[in-house]
Amino acid sequence: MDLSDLEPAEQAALVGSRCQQLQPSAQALAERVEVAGRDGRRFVAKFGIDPTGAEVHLGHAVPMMLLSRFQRMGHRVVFIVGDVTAKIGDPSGRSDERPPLSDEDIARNLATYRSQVSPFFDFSAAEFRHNGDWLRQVSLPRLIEVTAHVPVSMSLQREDFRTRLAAGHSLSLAELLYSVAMALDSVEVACDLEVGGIDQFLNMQMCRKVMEICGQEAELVAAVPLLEGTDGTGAKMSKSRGNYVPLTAPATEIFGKLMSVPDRLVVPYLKALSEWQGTELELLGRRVAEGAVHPMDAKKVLAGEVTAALHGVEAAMRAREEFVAQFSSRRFAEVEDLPQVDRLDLVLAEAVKSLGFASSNSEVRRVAEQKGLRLVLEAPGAHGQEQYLLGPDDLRTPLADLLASRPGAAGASAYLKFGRKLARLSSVQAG
RNA sequence: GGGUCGGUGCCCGAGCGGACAAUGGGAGCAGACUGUAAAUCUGCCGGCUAGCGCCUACGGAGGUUCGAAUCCUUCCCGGCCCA
Repeated sequence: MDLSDLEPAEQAALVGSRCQQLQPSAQALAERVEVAGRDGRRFVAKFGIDPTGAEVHLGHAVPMMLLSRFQRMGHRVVFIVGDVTAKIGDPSGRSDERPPLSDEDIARNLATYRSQVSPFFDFSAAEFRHNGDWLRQVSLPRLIEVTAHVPVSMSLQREDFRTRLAAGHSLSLAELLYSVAMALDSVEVACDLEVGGIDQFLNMQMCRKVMEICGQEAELVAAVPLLEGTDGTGAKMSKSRGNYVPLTAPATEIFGKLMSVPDRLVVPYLKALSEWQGTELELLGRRVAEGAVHPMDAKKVLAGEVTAALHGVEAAMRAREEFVAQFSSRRFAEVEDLPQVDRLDLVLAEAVKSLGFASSNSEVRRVAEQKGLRLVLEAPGAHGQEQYLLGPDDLRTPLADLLASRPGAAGASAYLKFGRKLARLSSVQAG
Protein backbone atom coordinates (compact mmCIF):
# COMPACT_ATOMS: atom_id res chain seq x y z
CA MET A 1 0.00 0.00 0.00
CA ASP A 2 1.57 3.21 -1.16
CA LEU A 3 1.41 6.00 1.38
CA SER A 4 3.42 8.62 -0.43
CA ASP A 5 0.53 10.96 -1.08
CA LEU A 6 -0.47 11.29 2.55
CA GLU A 7 -0.26 14.81 3.89
CA PRO A 8 2.35 15.34 6.62
CA ALA A 9 -0.38 15.62 9.21
CA GLU A 10 -1.92 12.36 8.06
CA GLN A 11 1.44 10.69 8.15
CA ALA A 12 2.01 11.89 11.66
CA ALA A 13 -1.39 10.64 12.75
CA LEU A 14 -0.79 7.22 11.26
CA VAL A 15 2.62 6.92 12.86
CA GLY A 16 1.40 8.29 16.15
CA SER A 17 -1.38 5.77 16.34
CA ARG A 18 1.10 2.92 16.31
CA CYS A 19 3.50 4.37 18.85
CA GLN A 20 3.49 4.14 22.54
CA GLN A 21 5.45 7.36 22.64
CA LEU A 22 5.98 9.87 19.90
CA GLN A 23 8.29 12.55 21.07
CA PRO A 24 7.89 15.43 21.22
CA SER A 25 4.55 15.22 19.42
CA ALA A 26 2.72 14.15 16.32
CA GLN A 27 2.48 17.76 15.36
CA ALA A 28 6.24 18.16 15.53
CA LEU A 29 6.53 15.17 13.23
CA ALA A 30 4.17 16.72 10.73
CA GLU A 31 6.11 19.92 10.78
CA ARG A 32 9.42 18.23 10.39
CA VAL A 33 8.22 16.21 7.43
CA GLU A 34 6.92 19.35 5.88
CA VAL A 35 10.11 21.29 6.41
CA ALA A 36 12.18 18.48 4.93
CA GLY A 37 9.95 18.51 1.89
CA ARG A 38 10.27 22.25 1.55
CA ASP A 39 14.04 22.05 1.82
CA GLY A 40 14.02 19.46 -0.91
CA ARG A 41 15.66 16.76 1.17
CA ARG A 42 14.38 13.40 2.24
CA PHE A 43 13.30 12.82 5.78
CA VAL A 44 15.58 10.35 7.56
CA ALA A 45 14.25 7.56 9.75
CA LYS A 46 16.83 5.58 11.68
CA PHE A 47 16.66 2.14 13.19
CA GLY A 48 19.40 0.27 15.00
CA ILE A 49 19.97 -3.42 14.44
CA ASP A 50 21.84 -5.60 16.84
CA PRO A 51 23.96 -7.92 14.71
CA THR A 52 24.75 -10.36 17.47
CA GLY A 53 22.11 -12.96 17.00
CA ALA A 54 19.71 -14.47 14.58
CA GLU A 55 16.78 -15.06 16.86
CA VAL A 56 14.24 -13.15 14.88
CA HIS A 57 10.64 -13.38 15.99
CA LEU A 58 7.37 -11.54 15.65
CA GLY A 59 8.40 -8.98 18.21
CA HIS A 60 11.07 -7.79 15.84
CA ALA A 61 8.47 -7.25 13.18
CA VAL A 62 6.73 -4.50 15.12
CA PRO A 63 9.17 -1.67 14.48
CA MET A 64 9.61 -2.96 10.96
CA MET A 65 5.94 -2.39 10.28
CA LEU A 66 6.37 1.21 11.27
CA LEU A 67 9.53 1.62 9.25
CA SER A 68 7.78 0.10 6.30
CA ARG A 69 5.20 2.83 6.56
CA PHE A 70 7.89 5.47 6.57
CA GLN A 71 9.38 3.90 3.53
CA ARG A 72 6.08 3.89 1.73
CA MET A 73 5.59 7.51 2.67
CA GLY A 74 8.66 8.17 0.58
CA HIS A 75 11.18 8.72 3.36
CA ARG A 76 14.69 7.47 3.72
CA VAL A 77 15.10 4.56 6.07
CA VAL A 78 18.59 4.02 7.42
CA PHE A 79 19.56 0.93 9.35
CA ILE A 80 22.45 1.24 11.72
CA VAL A 81 24.23 -2.04 12.17
CA GLY A 82 25.70 -1.84 15.63
CA ASP A 83 28.93 -3.66 15.11
CA VAL A 84 30.70 -1.57 17.72
CA THR A 85 27.91 -1.00 20.18
CA ALA A 86 27.18 -4.70 20.17
CA LYS A 87 30.46 -5.24 21.91
CA ILE A 88 29.29 -3.35 24.94
CA GLY A 89 26.77 -6.03 25.54
CA ASP A 90 23.11 -6.34 25.95
CA PRO A 91 21.96 -2.95 27.15
CA SER A 92 18.85 -4.46 28.62
CA GLY A 93 20.52 -6.27 31.42
CA ARG A 94 23.35 -8.23 32.74
CA SER A 95 25.11 -9.99 30.00
CA ASP A 96 27.88 -12.43 29.98
CA GLU A 97 30.82 -11.37 27.99
CA ARG A 98 30.19 -12.11 24.41
CA PRO A 99 32.73 -13.42 21.99
CA PRO A 100 33.86 -10.79 19.54
CA LEU A 101 32.03 -11.04 16.28
CA SER A 102 34.00 -11.30 13.12
CA ASP A 103 32.98 -9.36 10.06
CA GLU A 104 31.70 -12.57 8.58
CA ASP A 105 29.58 -13.27 11.65
CA ILE A 106 28.06 -9.86 11.39
CA ALA A 107 27.44 -10.18 7.69
CA ARG A 108 25.85 -13.54 8.15
CA ASN A 109 23.64 -12.43 11.03
CA LEU A 110 22.59 -9.43 9.04
CA ALA A 111 21.72 -11.55 6.03
CA THR A 112 19.68 -13.88 8.20
CA TYR A 113 17.91 -10.97 9.74
CA ARG A 114 17.09 -9.46 6.39
CA SER A 115 15.76 -12.62 4.90
CA GLN A 116 13.58 -13.34 7.90
CA VAL A 117 12.16 -9.88 8.23
CA SER A 118 11.70 -9.24 4.54
CA PRO A 119 7.99 -10.11 4.55
CA PHE A 120 7.52 -7.00 6.65
CA PHE A 121 9.93 -4.65 5.00
CA ASP A 122 11.44 -3.96 1.63
CA PHE A 123 15.14 -3.94 2.34
CA SER A 124 16.15 -3.31 -1.23
CA ALA A 125 15.08 0.30 -0.88
CA ALA A 126 16.77 0.94 2.44
CA GLU A 127 20.26 2.00 3.46
CA PHE A 128 22.59 0.12 5.72
CA ARG A 129 25.38 1.73 7.68
CA HIS A 130 27.82 0.12 10.09
CA ASN A 131 28.47 2.30 13.08
CA GLY A 132 32.02 1.08 13.34
CA ASP A 133 32.70 3.21 10.29
CA TRP A 134 32.52 6.35 12.36
CA LEU A 135 32.66 5.19 15.95
CA ARG A 136 36.14 3.82 15.40
CA GLN A 137 37.21 7.31 14.41
CA VAL A 138 35.96 9.02 17.53
CA SER A 139 38.89 10.31 19.54
CA LEU A 140 39.06 10.34 23.28
CA PRO A 141 39.22 14.15 23.43
CA ARG A 142 36.11 14.28 21.30
CA LEU A 143 34.35 11.78 23.54
CA ILE A 144 35.24 13.79 26.61
CA GLU A 145 34.08 16.94 24.95
CA VAL A 146 30.69 15.45 24.22
CA THR A 147 30.21 13.57 27.46
CA ALA A 148 31.17 16.63 29.48
CA HIS A 149 27.72 17.90 28.64
CA VAL A 150 25.93 14.71 29.51
CA PRO A 151 24.83 14.41 33.11
CA VAL A 152 25.29 10.98 34.62
CA SER A 153 21.91 11.38 36.20
CA MET A 154 20.49 11.08 32.73
CA SER A 155 21.86 7.59 32.32
CA LEU A 156 20.78 6.75 35.79
CA GLN A 157 17.21 7.44 34.91
CA ARG A 158 17.19 3.89 33.75
CA GLU A 159 15.54 1.86 36.39
CA ASP A 160 17.63 -1.23 35.84
CA PHE A 161 20.81 0.80 36.32
CA ARG A 162 19.48 2.22 39.53
CA THR A 163 18.36 -1.11 40.88
CA ARG A 164 21.62 -2.71 39.97
CA LEU A 165 23.53 -0.01 41.76
CA ALA A 166 21.26 -0.22 44.75
CA ALA A 167 21.53 -3.97 44.87
CA GLY A 168 25.28 -3.78 44.66
CA HIS A 169 25.54 -5.40 41.27
CA SER A 170 28.06 -4.46 38.69
CA LEU A 171 27.56 -1.60 36.31
CA SER A 172 30.30 -0.71 33.93
CA LEU A 173 31.19 2.61 32.45
CA ALA A 174 30.85 1.02 29.05
CA GLU A 175 27.22 0.39 29.72
CA LEU A 176 26.72 4.03 30.53
CA LEU A 177 28.43 4.94 27.30
CA TYR A 178 26.26 2.67 25.24
CA SER A 179 23.58 5.25 24.76
CA VAL A 180 26.14 7.91 23.94
CA ALA A 181 27.65 5.74 21.25
CA MET A 182 24.25 5.10 19.84
CA ALA A 183 23.60 8.82 19.90
CA LEU A 184 26.66 9.47 17.82
CA ASP A 185 25.03 7.30 15.18
CA SER A 186 22.13 9.70 15.11
CA VAL A 187 24.52 12.59 14.74
CA GLU A 188 26.32 10.84 11.91
CA VAL A 189 23.23 10.27 9.83
CA ALA A 190 21.59 13.54 10.81
CA CYS A 191 18.59 11.62 11.91
CA ASP A 192 15.12 13.13 11.74
CA LEU A 193 13.33 10.39 13.58
CA GLU A 194 14.42 7.26 15.33
CA VAL A 195 12.30 4.19 15.67
CA GLY A 196 12.77 1.76 18.50
CA GLY A 197 11.01 -0.31 21.10
CA ILE A 198 9.74 1.46 24.18
CA ASP A 199 12.55 -0.26 26.05
CA GLN A 200 14.92 1.93 24.07
CA PHE A 201 13.12 5.10 25.04
CA LEU A 202 15.74 6.45 27.41
CA ASN A 203 18.53 5.58 25.02
CA MET A 204 16.73 7.56 22.39
CA GLN A 205 16.44 10.47 24.78
CA MET A 206 20.19 10.42 24.91
CA CYS A 207 20.28 10.63 21.15
CA ARG A 208 18.27 13.82 21.31
CA LYS A 209 20.52 15.25 23.97
CA VAL A 210 23.74 14.43 22.20
CA MET A 211 22.49 15.74 18.89
CA GLU A 212 21.83 19.05 20.56
CA ILE A 213 25.24 19.01 22.14
CA CYS A 214 26.66 18.53 18.68
CA GLY A 215 24.73 21.45 17.33
CA GLN A 216 22.09 19.52 15.48
CA GLU A 217 18.40 19.59 15.82
CA ALA A 218 17.30 16.76 18.06
CA GLU A 219 15.71 13.81 16.37
CA LEU A 220 12.15 12.82 17.00
CA VAL A 221 11.56 9.61 18.81
CA ALA A 222 8.99 7.01 17.87
CA ALA A 223 8.83 4.28 20.47
CA VAL A 224 6.71 1.30 19.55
CA PRO A 225 5.14 -0.94 22.14
CA LEU A 226 6.83 -4.20 22.90
CA LEU A 227 4.95 -7.19 21.73
CA GLU A 228 3.78 -9.23 24.65
CA GLY A 229 4.76 -12.88 24.64
CA THR A 230 2.40 -15.67 23.70
CA ASP A 231 2.39 -17.03 27.23
CA GLY A 232 0.10 -14.45 28.70
CA THR A 233 2.40 -13.60 31.58
CA GLY A 234 2.69 -10.04 30.42
CA ALA A 235 6.38 -10.37 29.69
CA LYS A 236 7.61 -9.21 26.36
CA MET A 237 8.18 -11.70 23.62
CA SER A 238 11.67 -13.08 23.83
CA LYS A 239 13.58 -16.14 22.95
CA SER A 240 14.81 -16.66 26.48
CA ARG A 241 11.29 -16.93 27.79
CA GLY A 242 10.24 -19.23 25.02
CA ASN A 243 7.11 -17.20 24.45
CA TYR A 244 7.89 -16.18 20.92
CA VAL A 245 6.83 -16.94 17.40
CA PRO A 246 9.86 -17.43 15.17
CA LEU A 247 9.50 -15.86 11.77
CA THR A 248 10.97 -18.93 10.14
CA ALA A 249 8.37 -21.28 11.56
CA PRO A 250 6.14 -23.16 9.16
CA ALA A 251 2.69 -21.79 8.49
CA THR A 252 0.84 -24.26 10.65
CA GLU A 253 3.07 -23.54 13.59
CA ILE A 254 2.69 -19.81 13.29
CA PHE A 255 -1.03 -20.17 13.02
CA GLY A 256 -1.14 -22.51 16.00
CA LYS A 257 1.02 -20.35 18.20
CA LEU A 258 -1.11 -17.34 17.54
CA MET A 259 -4.21 -19.33 18.37
CA SER A 260 -2.78 -20.14 21.75
CA VAL A 261 -2.26 -16.53 22.63
CA PRO A 262 -4.49 -15.07 25.37
CA ASP A 263 -7.64 -13.47 23.97
CA ARG A 264 -6.82 -10.04 25.25
CA LEU A 265 -3.82 -9.87 22.96
CA VAL A 266 -5.78 -10.10 19.73
CA VAL A 267 -6.28 -6.39 19.24
CA PRO A 268 -2.80 -5.35 20.36
CA TYR A 269 -1.30 -7.95 18.07
CA LEU A 270 -3.37 -6.85 15.12
CA LYS A 271 -2.46 -3.29 15.83
CA ALA A 272 1.22 -4.05 15.95
CA LEU A 273 1.44 -6.55 13.14
CA SER A 274 -1.18 -5.71 10.58
CA GLU A 275 -2.30 -2.80 8.49
CA TRP A 276 -5.64 -2.66 10.21
CA GLN A 277 -6.91 0.83 10.85
CA GLY A 278 -7.80 2.27 14.22
CA THR A 279 -11.53 2.23 13.59
CA GLU A 280 -11.47 -1.37 12.42
CA LEU A 281 -9.57 -2.41 15.50
CA GLU A 282 -11.98 -0.59 17.72
CA LEU A 283 -14.94 -2.23 16.07
CA LEU A 284 -13.48 -5.69 16.45
CA GLY A 285 -12.63 -5.07 20.07
CA ARG A 286 -16.10 -3.85 20.78
CA ARG A 287 -17.84 -6.71 19.04
CA VAL A 288 -15.79 -9.24 20.92
CA ALA A 289 -16.56 -7.50 24.18
CA GLU A 290 -20.26 -7.53 23.34
CA GLY A 291 -20.16 -11.19 22.51
CA ALA A 292 -21.09 -10.58 18.90
CA VAL A 293 -17.81 -12.09 17.77
CA HIS A 294 -16.38 -15.16 19.41
CA PRO A 295 -12.88 -14.49 20.70
CA MET A 296 -11.66 -17.60 18.99
CA ASP A 297 -12.89 -16.35 15.65
CA ALA A 298 -11.16 -13.05 16.22
CA LYS A 299 -8.04 -15.00 16.94
CA LYS A 300 -8.39 -16.96 13.75
CA VAL A 301 -8.46 -13.68 11.90
CA LEU A 302 -5.31 -12.57 13.66
CA ALA A 303 -3.56 -15.86 13.06
CA GLY A 304 -4.62 -15.74 9.44
CA GLU A 305 -3.33 -12.21 8.96
CA VAL A 306 0.08 -12.95 10.37
CA THR A 307 0.45 -16.30 8.69
CA ALA A 308 -0.54 -14.73 5.40
CA ALA A 309 2.05 -12.01 5.83
CA LEU A 310 4.76 -14.60 6.24
CA HIS A 311 3.63 -17.42 4.00
CA GLY A 312 0.99 -16.01 1.71
CA VAL A 313 -2.76 -16.13 1.79
CA GLU A 314 -3.04 -19.61 0.41
CA ALA A 315 -0.76 -21.14 3.00
CA ALA A 316 -2.60 -19.24 5.69
CA MET A 317 -5.92 -20.67 4.62
CA ARG A 318 -4.51 -24.13 4.57
CA ALA A 319 -3.00 -23.65 8.00
CA ARG A 320 -6.38 -22.58 9.24
CA GLU A 321 -8.08 -25.65 7.85
CA GLU A 322 -5.50 -27.89 9.35
CA PHE A 323 -5.84 -26.22 12.67
CA VAL A 324 -9.56 -26.81 12.68
CA ALA A 325 -9.09 -30.41 11.57
CA GLN A 326 -6.58 -31.14 14.24
CA PHE A 327 -7.97 -29.30 17.22
CA SER A 328 -11.61 -28.49 16.68
CA SER A 329 -13.16 -31.24 14.67
CA ARG A 330 -10.26 -33.55 15.41
CA ARG A 331 -10.28 -35.36 12.15
CA PHE A 332 -6.65 -36.13 11.86
CA ALA A 333 -6.93 -37.54 8.37
CA GLU A 334 -7.40 -34.01 7.12
CA VAL A 335 -4.28 -32.72 8.76
CA GLU A 336 -1.55 -32.74 6.21
CA ASP A 337 1.78 -31.90 7.68
CA LEU A 338 1.98 -34.22 10.61
CA PRO A 339 5.24 -35.78 11.59
CA GLN A 340 5.24 -39.43 10.76
CA VAL A 341 6.69 -42.61 12.11
CA ASP A 342 7.69 -44.91 9.32
CA ARG A 343 9.13 -47.81 11.21
CA LEU A 344 6.48 -49.76 12.96
CA ASP A 345 9.08 -52.14 14.27
CA LEU A 346 10.23 -49.43 16.64
CA VAL A 347 9.42 -49.80 20.26
CA LEU A 348 6.95 -47.20 21.47
CA ALA A 349 9.40 -45.23 23.59
CA GLU A 350 11.91 -45.08 20.77
CA ALA A 351 9.27 -43.96 18.35
CA VAL A 352 8.33 -41.05 20.58
CA LYS A 353 11.95 -40.06 20.93
CA SER A 354 12.60 -40.36 17.23
CA LEU A 355 9.83 -37.84 16.67
CA GLY A 356 11.63 -35.41 18.91
CA PHE A 357 8.65 -35.32 21.24
CA ALA A 358 10.79 -36.34 24.17
CA SER A 359 14.50 -36.47 24.83
CA SER A 360 14.75 -39.27 27.34
CA ASN A 361 13.00 -42.46 28.29
CA SER A 362 12.19 -40.94 31.64
CA GLU A 363 10.29 -38.20 29.96
CA VAL A 364 8.32 -40.62 27.83
CA ARG A 365 7.47 -42.69 30.85
CA ARG A 366 6.45 -39.64 32.78
CA VAL A 367 3.97 -38.58 30.15
CA ALA A 368 2.67 -42.12 29.83
CA GLU A 369 2.13 -42.28 33.57
CA GLN A 370 0.25 -39.03 33.36
CA LYS A 371 -2.12 -40.42 30.80
CA GLY A 372 -0.72 -38.29 28.04
CA LEU A 373 0.20 -41.05 25.65
CA ARG A 374 -2.49 -42.37 23.35
CA LEU A 375 -3.03 -44.39 20.26
CA VAL A 376 -5.72 -43.03 18.01
CA LEU A 377 -7.42 -45.03 15.30
CA GLU A 378 -9.51 -43.31 12.70
CA ALA A 379 -11.62 -45.40 10.40
CA PRO A 380 -11.40 -44.48 6.72
CA GLY A 381 -14.38 -42.38 5.69
CA ALA A 382 -16.19 -42.58 8.95
CA HIS A 383 -16.34 -40.05 11.68
CA GLY A 384 -15.56 -42.62 14.28
CA GLN A 385 -12.36 -42.39 16.19
CA GLU A 386 -11.03 -44.67 18.86
CA GLN A 387 -8.52 -43.56 21.45
CA TYR A 388 -6.51 -46.02 23.45
CA LEU A 389 -4.58 -45.00 26.48
CA LEU A 390 -1.04 -46.29 26.43
CA GLY A 391 0.61 -46.79 29.77
CA PRO A 392 4.18 -47.24 30.95
CA ASP A 393 3.85 -50.96 30.32
CA ASP A 394 3.50 -50.38 26.61
CA LEU A 395 6.70 -48.43 26.19
CA ARG A 396 8.78 -51.39 25.17
CA THR A 397 6.26 -52.87 22.81
CA PRO A 398 6.81 -52.41 19.11
CA LEU A 399 4.27 -50.18 17.43
CA ALA A 400 3.20 -52.94 15.11
CA ASP A 401 2.22 -55.13 18.04
CA LEU A 402 0.34 -52.31 19.70
CA LEU A 403 -1.61 -51.81 16.53
CA ALA A 404 -2.26 -55.46 15.98
CA SER A 405 -3.85 -55.84 19.37
CA ARG A 406 -6.50 -53.21 18.67
CA PRO A 407 -9.73 -54.36 17.16
CA GLY A 408 -10.30 -51.53 14.69
CA ALA A 409 -6.75 -51.32 13.48
CA ALA A 410 -7.18 -52.97 10.16
CA GLY A 411 -7.69 -50.39 7.49
CA ALA A 412 -7.82 -47.48 9.89
CA SER A 413 -5.32 -44.66 9.99
CA ALA A 414 -3.31 -44.65 13.15
CA TYR A 415 -1.99 -41.71 15.13
CA LEU A 416 0.10 -41.31 18.18
CA LYS A 417 -0.68 -38.61 20.70
CA PHE A 418 2.01 -37.56 23.09
CA GLY A 419 0.57 -34.84 25.26
CA ARG A 420 -0.63 -32.26 22.83
CA LYS A 421 1.70 -33.41 20.11
CA LEU A 422 0.44 -35.61 17.34
CA ALA A 423 2.09 -37.88 14.80
CA ARG A 424 0.87 -40.17 12.08
CA LEU A 425 1.86 -43.80 12.16
CA SER A 426 3.27 -44.94 8.94
CA SER A 427 0.49 -45.04 6.60
CA VAL A 428 -1.41 -47.95 6.42
CA GLN A 429 0.21 -50.95 5.21
CA ALA A 430 -2.84 -52.56 6.57
CA GLY A 431 -5.21 -53.57 3.84
C1' G B 1 46.82 -4.91 47.45
C1' G B 2 43.99 -5.78 52.39
C1' G B 3 39.32 -7.14 54.65
C1' U B 4 34.68 -9.29 53.94
C1' C B 5 30.42 -11.74 51.78
C1' G B 6 29.08 -14.89 48.02
C1' G B 7 29.15 -18.66 43.46
C1' U B 8 23.45 -24.50 44.51
C1' G B 9 19.37 -28.02 39.46
C1' C B 10 16.31 -23.94 33.23
C1' C B 11 15.91 -19.13 36.49
C1' C B 12 15.43 -17.10 41.50
C1' G B 13 16.64 -19.01 46.02
C1' A B 14 16.87 -22.29 50.86
C1' G B 15 20.14 -25.89 52.90
C1' C B 16 25.58 -25.39 55.91
C1' G B 17 28.75 -33.13 58.05
C1' G B 18 24.46 -38.23 57.47
C1' A B 19 17.35 -39.06 56.66
C1' C B 20 19.87 -34.51 49.93
C1' A B 21 18.58 -35.62 43.41
C1' A B 22 18.69 -31.50 47.50
C1' U B 23 12.71 -27.06 50.99
C1' G B 24 10.14 -23.01 48.42
C1' G B 25 8.78 -19.86 44.19
C1' G B 26 8.84 -19.09 38.84
C1' A B 27 9.29 -21.40 34.10
C1' G B 28 8.28 -26.06 31.66
C1' C B 29 5.37 -30.70 31.01
C1' A B 30 0.84 -33.90 31.78
C1' G B 31 -4.31 -34.50 33.36
C1' A B 32 -9.32 -32.37 34.55
C1' C B 33 -12.12 -28.18 32.76
C1' U B 34 -12.30 -25.66 27.80
C1' G B 35 -12.37 -22.50 22.54
C1' U B 36 -5.04 -26.53 21.85
C1' A B 37 -7.34 -19.39 25.04
C1' A B 38 -7.06 -17.36 29.85
C1' A B 39 -8.11 -18.51 34.87
C1' U B 40 -8.50 -22.62 38.25
C1' C B 41 -7.51 -27.47 40.42
C1' U B 42 -4.28 -31.99 40.53
C1' G B 43 0.20 -34.38 39.43
C1' C B 44 5.17 -34.50 37.35
C1' C B 45 9.55 -31.90 36.89
C1' G B 46 18.63 -34.90 36.33
C1' G B 47 19.74 -39.58 33.62
C1' C B 48 19.63 -45.05 33.12
C1' U B 49 16.40 -49.26 34.77
C1' A B 50 10.37 -53.62 34.38
C1' G B 51 12.06 -53.22 39.44
C1' C B 52 15.63 -53.66 43.96
C1' G B 53 18.86 -50.11 42.44
C1' C B 54 22.79 -47.54 39.92
C1' C B 55 25.15 -43.14 37.83
C1' U B 56 25.85 -37.80 37.34
C1' A B 57 25.13 -33.16 39.95
C1' C B 58 25.61 -28.05 44.54
C1' G B 59 32.12 -22.68 40.59
C1' G B 60 37.32 -25.89 39.37
C1' A B 61 41.09 -29.10 41.56
C1' G B 62 42.81 -31.60 45.73
C1' G B 63 42.13 -33.16 51.05
C1' U B 64 39.83 -34.54 56.04
C1' U B 65 35.99 -38.15 57.25
C1' C B 66 32.76 -44.63 57.51
C1' G B 67 30.14 -40.48 55.08
C1' A B 68 30.60 -33.63 52.33
C1' A B 69 26.39 -29.17 48.76
C1' U B 70 27.76 -28.77 53.91
C1' C B 71 34.66 -28.93 57.12
C1' C B 72 40.03 -27.78 55.30
C1' U B 73 43.61 -26.20 51.31
C1' U B 74 44.14 -23.99 46.77
C1' C B 75 42.55 -21.88 42.18
C1' C B 76 38.92 -19.20 39.18
C1' C B 77 34.76 -15.63 39.10
C1' G B 78 31.49 -11.68 41.30
C1' G B 79 29.62 -8.05 45.13
C1' C B 80 30.74 -4.73 49.12
C1' C B 81 34.26 -2.00 52.37
C1' C B 82 39.22 -0.06 52.96
C1' A B 83 43.81 1.45 50.35
